[in-house]
Amino acid sequence: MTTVLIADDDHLMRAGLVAVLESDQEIEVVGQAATGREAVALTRRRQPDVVLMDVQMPDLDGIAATRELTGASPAARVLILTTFEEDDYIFGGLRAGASGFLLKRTRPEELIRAVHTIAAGESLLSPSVTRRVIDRMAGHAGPQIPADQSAIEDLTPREREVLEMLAGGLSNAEIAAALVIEESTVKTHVKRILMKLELRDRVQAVIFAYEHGLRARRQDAERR
Amino acid sequence: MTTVLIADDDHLMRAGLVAVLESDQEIEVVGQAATGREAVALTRRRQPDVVLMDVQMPDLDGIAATRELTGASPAARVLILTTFEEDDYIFGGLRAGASGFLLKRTRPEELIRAVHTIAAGESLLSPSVTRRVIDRMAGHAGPQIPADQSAIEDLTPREREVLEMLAGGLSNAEIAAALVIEESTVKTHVKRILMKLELRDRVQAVIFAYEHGLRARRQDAERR
DNA sequence: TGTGTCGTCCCCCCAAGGGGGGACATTTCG
DNA sequence: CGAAATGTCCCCCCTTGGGGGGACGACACA
Repeated sequence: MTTVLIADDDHLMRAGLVAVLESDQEIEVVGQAATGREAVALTRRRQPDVVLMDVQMPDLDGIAATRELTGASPAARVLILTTFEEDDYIFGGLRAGASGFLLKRTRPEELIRAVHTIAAGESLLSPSVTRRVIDRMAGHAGPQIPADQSAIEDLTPREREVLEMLAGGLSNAEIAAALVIEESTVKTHVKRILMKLELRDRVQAVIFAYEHGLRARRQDAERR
Repeated sequence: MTTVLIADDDHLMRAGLVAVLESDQEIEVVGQAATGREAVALTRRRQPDVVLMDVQMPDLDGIAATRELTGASPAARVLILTTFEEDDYIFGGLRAGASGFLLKRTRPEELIRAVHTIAAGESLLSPSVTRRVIDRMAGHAGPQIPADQSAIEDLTPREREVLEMLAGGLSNAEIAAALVIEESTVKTHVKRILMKLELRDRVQAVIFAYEHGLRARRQDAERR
């Protein structure tokens, strides 16, 4: 049995969703919310397998609610449901931790399948959304992944930290200053990073960091 | 009627695919290829709506074949079909211009639906693949729109070219070799790039390139 | 208690990169 | 036509970065 929570500010839409979902023997709607806050609160109490989340809602929109949910209870799997194919929604939602993104014009059977898919831990997007995501990826994702995500775990926490700063564009001296250690120590860390990841120089390390989604949390990484 | 071309080096697999696809009244298999080159050649002649492309093939793999196809005839829509969920395959394939990515363990009905979806101009990914794509996006889709795309246009075409290679991890010497010019010239270009973009060193240039979605088209950018 | 990992720091050396110029041929364009 | 932009190449000089070591204290784990 898959439990679902519905979050949508439109009564009719909620009724429709309930009707569709309950038509499937293996789905049970365990709660309904009309605002983002309600959705967050109810999810915490009911612990549904899947949250069907509308984007436009008063008080806290679906994206923000998703962010809260996935931050608080990572087990929650959110399927965002919306009328519009807005890029902001799509990328915002996915970055907020949503597992899927469906347009409301999706047919009932699709929706049911989607819920099961999400509940199973997989992800899914509407076809037209997929197109956009792929385009975006192709745009600024590098060529093939360096293939060895393995090596990243060889790095010690400190080394990872240095790698992130390095990927933020900082020089060895700047990293040293920021971490309050000697530059020679930074050089040692960099040396080991390059060795472990089998990279030639810091430039390739930056690329590696980007390709693997590592990113500096910088507010620095400034122009000169 | 949707026309499909099948590219797979495995006879049995081809037979299976044909059987499945032809079970649908609206799909017609108009060609079969056992190698990447064959796939490219046949696609050019038969002009199928959709190309079902295996990744592992002798002579020219599915990714490379897809790249050629989409480069030459942008109308071709490629659905990559593979047994493995390798990141290299997935991202390589999508960047090569594929419209979708399915695992071979997909059920027959799914495959048929997928072909129709692709033929309709939409895109689609296997659920587990979708997961990876989303993760990747979330990981390094930056704080959208870097806001200052301005300076990029100050670069001359040549400078842009050098910047891309630089962002591919190449050293000045390697860039010189690739462009068949002197290293001193490359240094001049790099110098001007840094000046125009107000960056300190090549590391920051790499970051700039990534943040602005510029990427090298290389096949090199190798480890040491 | 020893062995290992981690983080810190040091040395020397040399290659690579970047800053400051200048020069010259082609092409573009007003 | 003359000026500006572009791409090519050169010089000198100095800073940065990377490679090869070695060392030592803190802590964990067996």
